[in-house]
Amino acid sequence: MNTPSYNIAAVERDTGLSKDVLRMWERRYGFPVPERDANGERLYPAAQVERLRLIKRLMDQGHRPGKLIAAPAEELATLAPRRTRDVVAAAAPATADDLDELIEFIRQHDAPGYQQAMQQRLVRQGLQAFVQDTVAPLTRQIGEAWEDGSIEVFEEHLFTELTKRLLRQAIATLPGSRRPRVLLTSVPDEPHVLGLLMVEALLALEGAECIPLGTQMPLLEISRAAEAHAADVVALSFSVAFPQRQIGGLVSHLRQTLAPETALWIGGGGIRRLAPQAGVALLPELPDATRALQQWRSEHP
Amino acid sequence: MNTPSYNIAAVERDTGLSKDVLRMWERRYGFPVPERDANGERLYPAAQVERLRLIKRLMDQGHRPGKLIAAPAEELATLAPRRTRDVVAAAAPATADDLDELIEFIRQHDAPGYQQAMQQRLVRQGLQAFVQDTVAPLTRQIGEAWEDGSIEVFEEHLFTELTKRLLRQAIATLPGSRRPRVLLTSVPDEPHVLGLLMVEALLALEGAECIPLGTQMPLLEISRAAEAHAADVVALSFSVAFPQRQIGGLVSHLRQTLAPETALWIGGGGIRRLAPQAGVALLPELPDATRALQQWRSEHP
DNA sequence: AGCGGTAAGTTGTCTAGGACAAATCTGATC
DNA sequence: GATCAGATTTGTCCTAGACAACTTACCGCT
Repeated sequence: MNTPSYNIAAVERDTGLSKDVLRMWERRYGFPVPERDANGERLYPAAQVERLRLIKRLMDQGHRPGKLIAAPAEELATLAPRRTRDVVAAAAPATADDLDELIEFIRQHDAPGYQQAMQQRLVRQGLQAFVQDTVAPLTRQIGEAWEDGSIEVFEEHLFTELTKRLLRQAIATLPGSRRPRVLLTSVPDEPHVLGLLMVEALLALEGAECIPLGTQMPLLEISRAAEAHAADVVALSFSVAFPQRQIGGLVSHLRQTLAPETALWIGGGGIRRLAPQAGVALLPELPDATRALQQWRSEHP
Repeated sequence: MNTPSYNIAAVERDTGLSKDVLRMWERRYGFPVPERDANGERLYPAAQVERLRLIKRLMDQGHRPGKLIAAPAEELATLAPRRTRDVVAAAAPATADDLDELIEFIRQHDAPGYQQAMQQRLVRQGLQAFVQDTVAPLTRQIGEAWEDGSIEVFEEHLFTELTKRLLRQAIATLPGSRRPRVLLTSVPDEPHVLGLLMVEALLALEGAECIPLGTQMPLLEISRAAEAHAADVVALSFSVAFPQRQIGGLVSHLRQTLAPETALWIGGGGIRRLAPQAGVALLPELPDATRALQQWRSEHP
């Protein structure tokens, strides 16, 4: 295992810190201090990139960069996750115990074992309970484990990939041909699809016609797609990782370009602090999706 | 349908043109010329964003920005795609005819029809032929249709999402427990997963143990995952859309951090012009994956 | 006429430091 | 203990210059 150097674009890719931020930190805090190549361009040693990744992860947990960068290396390693009030409140009611078994499969990198255990639960609980009582809390726990560093990035990726497959497989068996016609997608820079799949499963169970467009649709395309498919509802998902401040603007922007008769449903962990808007339904919890569906149907007989 | 304004970050998100490029074009070519808000920050009218999206698409087809920006609006609309020699050569042997029916379903936004037709083909052809003779050429044709503007972004998204589901469903039925253990993923900024799924299907058919990690794994995490899973092979996919110039550096970077006994296979439409590297297997076509697998097995009895 | 090599033009990305608004923390007051 | 104003922190935007990598155009040679 060698230690090659990263240019600033590579560091942005691998850490998620923008070039602007990397240069700003260097100017303000004196870290990172990359070397320079023959052209005076920054070259980051692998060790600094590694430290930046750690700092980024702790930042995502609520720590502030100024403190983190000042702290010595040993201190960073021992830093506990620092949750916001909202997250703590949401985390508390998780029915943890029997989910640990599932997480243990992921920690052991035992993909077949995980798939089999999940499949069993799906058959035993039925799709609705499986989504609400297994997949949703499990996803939350994985998120927490990722935050406190007890799970690796690639373990989280494996979990996501395997769980996606399970949900899609389950959804494929459902017909879904009644109104409303629901278009499911996410905005650019929001790649998380698990939440959308969970909602799709619940809606498809109620017979709704779901049109899954995957993630990261440009806003204008969402409007076009809604028109082309004559969608009754556009459902968007924002994960907790999505920059909170952008959501409000994005949503009102989309609401303006969307036909007024098309409903707009917004869900996911990212919307807890979002202010209500006219013409936009906020669905912070999974059961809200089922409720919104029933309400839509009662209003469109 | 209103016409709200976009700030520079929103334009970057929706067009894929970086902030640097947007400012540079304004400086050099005098387009776009956004308005300014009270703070002197750029505000792009929707019409300019629309034009930028068109220009970006034509650029992806090989046109040069200088000409496009100088051209009047009407001319842009009539501009034909301009392919490179490589792409033309690759496109020619596509067995087009009976695939048109499938594409027509997508154009009609008929998701159930498409799924049913594909399912039929899968059963009739068997998975291997289905992947090589249906999914692969179909993906190529969709890519071409996207290039010449005869298909909308959201139609391409729908195609991708539905096809992903089909392939994953098919893969789920395969056991796959023999060596080599193959870790499938892509690098950051490479979100295309269809190619990986096609390879996974072919490898799983041969009984190989596939570990799908989804897309966009940071390079360091790929090495860690390979170690944790004791992977024999790491398989990466680069789509045609991935910036060609970055691939060589990324791959040699990864080769350095990866254990020497771990094989590194690189595939996808993006690698056609890539120079060979020591310790890296290039698999430009799908059948190459099956071949590489057989070779690996003959070398590791 | 075709081929190879050099020159000129084009284009994206990097650099620097300055400015400011939004978010967060701190401390004082009710 | 709660609420509000002020101070601090932090990210993103701004301008403008430089240069390397790529493409195209041209010229001379076989």
